[in-house]
Amino acid sequence: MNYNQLKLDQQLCHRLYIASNGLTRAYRPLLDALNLTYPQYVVMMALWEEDGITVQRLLQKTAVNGGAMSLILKKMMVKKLLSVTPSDEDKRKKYIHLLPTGQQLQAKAAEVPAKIQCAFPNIDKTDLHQLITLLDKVCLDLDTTAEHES
Amino acid sequence: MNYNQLKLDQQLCHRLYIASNGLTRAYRPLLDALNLTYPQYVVMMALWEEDGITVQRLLQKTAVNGGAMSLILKKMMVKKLLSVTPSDEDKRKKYIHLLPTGQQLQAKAAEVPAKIQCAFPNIDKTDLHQLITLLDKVCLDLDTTAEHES
DNA sequence: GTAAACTAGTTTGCATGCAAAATAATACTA
DNA sequence: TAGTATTATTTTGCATGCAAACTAGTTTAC
Repeated sequence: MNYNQLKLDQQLCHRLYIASNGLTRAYRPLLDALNLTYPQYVVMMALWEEDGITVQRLLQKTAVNGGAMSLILKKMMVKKLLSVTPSDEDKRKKYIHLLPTGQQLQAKAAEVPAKIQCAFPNIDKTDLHQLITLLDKVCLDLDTTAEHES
Repeated sequence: MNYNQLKLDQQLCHRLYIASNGLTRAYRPLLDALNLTYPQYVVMMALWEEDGITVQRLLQKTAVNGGAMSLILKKMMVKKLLSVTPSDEDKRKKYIHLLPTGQQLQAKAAEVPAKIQCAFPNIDKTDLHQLITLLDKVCLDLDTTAEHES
């Protein structure tokens, strides 16, 4: 048997694995300068876009794992980037608010996207657009599959 | 300031993050049946393709982290999937060989790719091909950048 | 020929990703 | 309204990903 379907270089998942890990690794030196890890950076982007949201909404926007998010928020609270406040109407809910330190960080972070692009001279705007469109298709199927299971 | 470049839905990295994590998650139920984790599955694919290789070659092929690989190989040895043998000529090197259990697992694993494809009805062959081509471009730039740093 | 430089792998410590169980609070239902 | 199902978030335990330090063995250069 040849089992060609098991060849590594034919696996989309492996390409995604390599590209995703690699890209996150490429962010590291830039994010170190902001004293943020990659998931923390994602949380900040979500909050700069929409402040004062619940943990649940933050999970939706970032797609960060719920279990991991608890720890991440604690660490970000320690850094005075944000505050976590239980809701009055529904005590299960907690609202996340940016603190001044977190708001001010946005100006520094604004330089990150351009710096990252420099590391990818082979990827032009067309490629980028195509990639995002195709990845959205993958995500769409992932959501659909996940729905069936619940 | 609007900081449009910081919007989450414009970040390639975030799409990759979501797609990669999601796809790995989609593999989980299938790999559970083989008693493999995702990186372990990647190691097996590499060995089914090329048996008796060194740890270094395995790291190249799989792009699994070196530190993680040590633990992964230990666990796979316990499962009798493979053996790790120090080289005679160069005692630093170690060769990885499939054991019968590991070889036999290939037949079961052969069904995985088709099952995964079923979970992605929106992704046709053209999409898949384009995605892989584009992701290879990303990986190429990642390698180039990494070289500069070393 | 030996010290310095390099190579192959492992260990360490920290930060997630993940599923499942646990908490706590709210909504629904008979 | 007691009892149950549901929702929001946290905790737990395991498996990486990662950089950096470390170990052991090999190669270079002087």
